[in-house]
This record gives sequence, C-alpha cells and structure tokens, in this order.
Amino acid sequence: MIRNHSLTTGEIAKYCDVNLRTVIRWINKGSLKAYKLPGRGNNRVQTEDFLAFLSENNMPVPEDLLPTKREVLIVDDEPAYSKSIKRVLSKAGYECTIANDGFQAGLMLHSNHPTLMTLDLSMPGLDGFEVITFTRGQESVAKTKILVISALNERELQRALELGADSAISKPFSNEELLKVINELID
Amino acid sequence: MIRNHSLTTGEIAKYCDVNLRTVIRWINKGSLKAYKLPGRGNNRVQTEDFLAFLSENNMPVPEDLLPTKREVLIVDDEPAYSKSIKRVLSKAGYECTIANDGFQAGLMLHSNHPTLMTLDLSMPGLDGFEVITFTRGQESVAKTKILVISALNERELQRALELGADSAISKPFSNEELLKVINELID
DNA sequence: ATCGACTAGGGTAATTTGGGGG
DNA sequence: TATGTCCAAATTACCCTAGTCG
Repeated sequence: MIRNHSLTTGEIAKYCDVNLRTVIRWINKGSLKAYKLPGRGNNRVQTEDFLAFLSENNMPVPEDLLPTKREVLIVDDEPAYSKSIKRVLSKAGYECTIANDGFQAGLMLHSNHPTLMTLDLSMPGLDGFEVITFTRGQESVAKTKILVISALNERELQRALELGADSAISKPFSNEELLKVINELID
Repeated sequence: MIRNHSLTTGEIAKYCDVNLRTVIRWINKGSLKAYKLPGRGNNRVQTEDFLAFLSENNMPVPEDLLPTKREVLIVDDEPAYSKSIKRVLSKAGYECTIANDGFQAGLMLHSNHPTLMTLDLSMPGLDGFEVITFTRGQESVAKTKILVISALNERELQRALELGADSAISKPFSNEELLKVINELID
C-alpha cells in the first residue's frame, strides 16, 4: 500500500531488520514516537519521527526514505550556464532542477531538499554570500552541500568557503572539472 | 471539491493514511461520529467531529484542517518598509516574519507556510510577477494569499491581480488601509 | 562460574486492517 | 466513489526461551 507520511510496525521492522515485537517494545518504551489507531491501538509512526529515531541512535537510514539522493539544485540566472550544467550532470545520473532567481532557489531548496546546490555568486539582486550564511543558519537545509560557481576572484571564492560553502570553482570551468568536484562532494 | 464542514470517508482515509474500509469500521463502531446521506447511506463527517476524533486518539492533525493561522510573511528589501508593516500587523495580533530578499522569501514561504505574504513588486533582481506565477504553480504554497504592495502604476497592479495576487495596494498607504485589506483577506 | 537485569526473538490467540469482487 | 461481506494478512498482548553484559 502507498502511504505518504506514516509507517506500520512491520515496515519499520523490515527497515531496521529486527523483529516486529522489538519495534513494538521501542514504541511502548517511548524511544520511538508513534500514535495509535482507534481500533485496538495499532501503531503508526510518522516518517519524520522514524528518521529522527534513526539518527538519534546512529542507525543507517534506508535509501528509499531519503529524499532523492543524487539530486542537485542549480541556481543561476543565466539559462546558458544552468542548462549547460544540467546537461553535464544529468548525463552523469544526477537529477537536476534549475532555479532562475533567488525566490525559486529558496523555495526549491526547502521543498526538494537536494543533496547539493550549485550557486552562482553574482546573481542580480541576490547576495550569494548571504545565501550561504542564511542556508547554513536554517536547520532544515543547513546540511545541503553548496558548490559556489563564480567568475569572481580568488579572494571572493575564499570568503565563500569561509562562510560555509563546501567547494568553489571559477568560471570558466570544464565539464570534467565540474563533474569531478560534484562527485567528490556527493559520494 | 470544496466543502466547508463535511468530509467523505475517502478524504478521511487519505488524511489518516488508512484504508477506506477502516474508516467505515470506525464509523460503524461509533468511535468516529458521522451522519448518513439518504440515498445509499453514504457517510459524511463534520470537520469538527473529525478533529475531535484525531485529538482523542492523539493522531496527527493535517495542516490544511487547522484553523487559519494568523501568520504573515513580509517580503521587502527595504527595512524601513518591512519593519513598519511588521509593527502594524504585530500590533493587530499577526505573527510576522520578514524576508529581505527573494531567496529568504522562497525558503520561508515553504518552511513557515504563512497564511499571507505581502510582496513588494519592485525588489532588485526579483521579478515580482514571476514570484506570483511561480507561487501559484507550486502546489505546496499555492494557497498562500498574496498581497502586492507596490509603487508601480495601476496597470501593473492590475496585471499582478490577473496573475493570481489576491489584492494589491499602492505605496504610499496608510496603516488603516493595510490592516483593513489584510483582515479581509485572512478572516 | 553464577546471578540478576535487560533485550531480542518465538508461539499462540484475539483482533484489526487491507484487498477483491459484487 | 462508497458500501457490506468475506477472506487473507498484519498487528497486538501475553508468556516463554535464549543471549548479553557487568
């Protein structure tokens, strides 16, 4: 069955590779948050609670519960660049979304939860450095990897890194260069 | 379909993430209050009964059934304006958040899910019309009310309304004017 | 080595939930 | 799309055994 936001004890048992009873014990003990259906109290766990439980206990997270892992958000106002980047990354198996301005970037960053965001530092009306700082300060997206792409000088790139960017490459760059950096950051 | 006060079994099944039959059983057992339509006896549940049911069983409440939040996102790059708006609205009992640029606006729109967003049409590097169009096209935030605030001429305001803004006022405006429009949109 | 406390997994019966065909 | 009926699958509580750790 397709459910959006809740998991049964059996599903969790499979994910964690333990017996069903064990899951029920976790719930009854209170270490795994759940709610009960009216019937005889069958348990349901919200996906986010399960993920929180996994991370609290340093348990591995099942692939299919993670938002698409190889997803990249391309933030660039010049279609020539964004499309070129998308072409290269798509070919390498990444799922790409393009944001043309700061508003779209912010919205998609939170709604898509990409693993990595490429960020053009010099977009009109948008201070790239502030984007980095702001992203790192927002818990829900703070872990997104940021690859700064810019035609600015070394000192600016250095500043981006200091503010929290994970890597930076300067325009112009080769496709190989781009792919190499992204592969390193994601895998 | 838009109904104000009653839900079908199917809708409840989706909200609760369970099978339709399970919902019918809850109703027949009496744990979920419902009434039957004359024809084949199809069930309808009043929203308040459903909410009571959810809270009795400690089940999560779907966002869109909650009473309208009085939360406003103020999108403006001029602190003088945004702070002034915030002051007026806060005094009137609204919770306000300020976004200084498009990126923050997009991120906060999705993460805070405000009931209403005030949008300055002329922000550097951000096309306000595109913001409206894009917001209306993104399911997760499409229902957010948009109040356009701008110093542009009538025709531009008209265009904003056509693109999906719920209302528009031109700068300069009085505090009373602002509050009146927002009260109308939210309540 | 034995004990005690704790955790995981097995069996069973009762009940609930899910799915197919009308 | 919603419903009632029937059946299969999943879930629960209860009681039990085995393993781990200090």
